[in-house]
Amino acid sequence: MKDFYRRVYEVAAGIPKGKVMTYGQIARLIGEPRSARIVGYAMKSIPEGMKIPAHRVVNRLGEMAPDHVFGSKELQREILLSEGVIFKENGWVDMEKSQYKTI
DNA sequence: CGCGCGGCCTAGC
DNA sequence: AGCTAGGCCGCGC
Repeated sequence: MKDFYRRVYEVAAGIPKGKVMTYGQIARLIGEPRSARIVGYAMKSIPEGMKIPAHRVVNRLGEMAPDHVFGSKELQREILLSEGVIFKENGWVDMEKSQYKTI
């Protein structure tokens, strides 16, 4: 597996329950600020057996992933809600309140 | 080898 | 909020 992926998974694995991170944020954290899209690809390609909370990674606006990823946006939203993530009226994550910020 | 396609992002209306 | 335009880069064909 590519080192890039490994580092993405390390960061993603550290997102606590009730919080979310963005693709771009993770990309910047591992020193690849221009590779936000690849972070999304890495999330989609998590190997069997690796316990990575991919549902806790959203885009910068707090939108759910496309339907085909988790079955439906509603499903992902249910999971995050059950973990305590705060949502806005439009159905997106309230990034002000629920984004996991690391120094 | 080239080319299209993404769980994206920023800037700029 | 919504839209475009441009850039990004790994992957599969």
